Amino acid sequence: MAPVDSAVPRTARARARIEITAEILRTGREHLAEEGAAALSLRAIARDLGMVSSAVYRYVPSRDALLTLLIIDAYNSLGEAVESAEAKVPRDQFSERFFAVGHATRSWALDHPHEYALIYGSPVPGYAAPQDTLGPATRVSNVLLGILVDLCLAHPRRRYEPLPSKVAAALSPLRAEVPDAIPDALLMSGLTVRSSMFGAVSFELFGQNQNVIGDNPRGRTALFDEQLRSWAAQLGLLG
Amino acid sequence: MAPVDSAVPRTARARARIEITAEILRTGREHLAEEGAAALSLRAIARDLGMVSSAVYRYVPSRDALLTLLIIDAYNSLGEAVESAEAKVPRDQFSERFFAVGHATRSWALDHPHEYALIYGSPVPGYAAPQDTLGPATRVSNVLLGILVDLCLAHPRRRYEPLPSKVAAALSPLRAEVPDAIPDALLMSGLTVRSSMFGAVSFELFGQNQNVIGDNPRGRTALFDEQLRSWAAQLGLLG
DNA sequence: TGTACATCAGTGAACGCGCGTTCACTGATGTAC
DNA sequence: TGTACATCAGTGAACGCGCGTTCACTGATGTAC
Repeated sequence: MAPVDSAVPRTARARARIEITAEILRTGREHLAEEGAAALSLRAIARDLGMVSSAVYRYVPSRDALLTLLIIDAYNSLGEAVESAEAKVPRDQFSERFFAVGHATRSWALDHPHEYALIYGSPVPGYAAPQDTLGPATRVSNVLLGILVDLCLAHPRRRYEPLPSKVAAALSPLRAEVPDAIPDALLMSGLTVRSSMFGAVSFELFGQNQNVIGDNPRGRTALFDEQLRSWAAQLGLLG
Repeated sequence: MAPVDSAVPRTARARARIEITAEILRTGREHLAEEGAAALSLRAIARDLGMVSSAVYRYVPSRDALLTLLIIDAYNSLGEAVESAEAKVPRDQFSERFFAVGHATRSWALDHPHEYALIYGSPVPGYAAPQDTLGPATRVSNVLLGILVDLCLAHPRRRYEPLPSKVAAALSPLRAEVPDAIPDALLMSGLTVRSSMFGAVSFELFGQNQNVIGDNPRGRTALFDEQLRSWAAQLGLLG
């Protein structure tokens, strides 16, 4: 029996298939970056690749399927950026790890505004995200949770106020996925900080800060840093 | 000279013009509510009103112009909801005024998800918001600022940390619009709370809380309440 | 009050556009004997 | 190694859709004398 490596196909056809699928995705990403999700069209991608529009259907079953692939792609791209930035910080520097997450998130968003809008903006009309997107979507949250877990392990005697029971009940789906080490109140703070951080990035990206905050990129970064500090304090990462 | 009231036109034509323009807007709002901004089309509106598509152009110069009207409309609808809710609370109950703003914002968003997405979601591709939208867009912010101003007048001796100079500089456009009574640090907190609140509403509305927070509406409201409390504390409204 | 003219709402046809998707086909690549 | 058949990538035409916008037109409404 010859050694078979199914990940490295040897026929020309199979190799071409992988390459062309990748090119379709790459071109889709480019169109997304330049025009946004609404303008994404299989015909335009085919044109760019010098194919006839129907040929794309050999690789991608429909426009919606392509959109799903690009959404997963975007979540993974952001997730990777955040994970690798956070991994560079020594494990015991909790606030620095959190800042790394914040900076990586914001930088990625500024670099990929349409991809950011695709995953954190208004849902695409008529499009229902399938299960496949759920995993990649949680990568950033998982990194944040990791910091909170390590915080709890490092400070096992910290006291947290209990949450009102209705609130604790509302948290149950998350609770089921998360180590018991994290108390409800900290989980709650983490959720708030998460949506606050993405809210700040969305406001900056979607133009809600016009006439409010100056255009100077350094100033904007400084302002976001200030917000990160207040969230780090809220999470108890600074002491 | 007969008394002339330009707001109440007397010719049948002028009256019809106002009514039909209103009907076009109303139908546009309905389509927005049902299908979202991307699906908004002048032809569909004309169909709904039993007109021929070209007739709409007697009332609205283009699709983009209609979109602008609807955006202004949405900002005003939210602004009105928030203003009237906040106005019902006694002036000296700062935290209650803030809670009223939060609840009104969230309720309006849940009741008008597509209109919310139109103004706080991803920018509509190829559409540049004209100046006309800027005024209505600030109504919620102005209510929040009003609370902060009253807070400062009520507690003139509270001390706030000065902000790093870069951050203070980034705030200058807002600073120019706002009473000197509000210190930079409080302005900064207000900004953070504003984007945090909209971030939380967007996350809820855009599905980022799937598998994180339960579906029970009461639970979700309780959780948002909890967040409002933490923001009120952050603004110093509770003491 | 009556007439002549100007204004303007609404019609219907048309232009030109791009889209997603299907289908019968060709020719090249891969596989089994 | 060579042949016969199966697989599959890519073609080109077509279907059917909806859109924004323009334009010459008609007939009703409004206005000035």
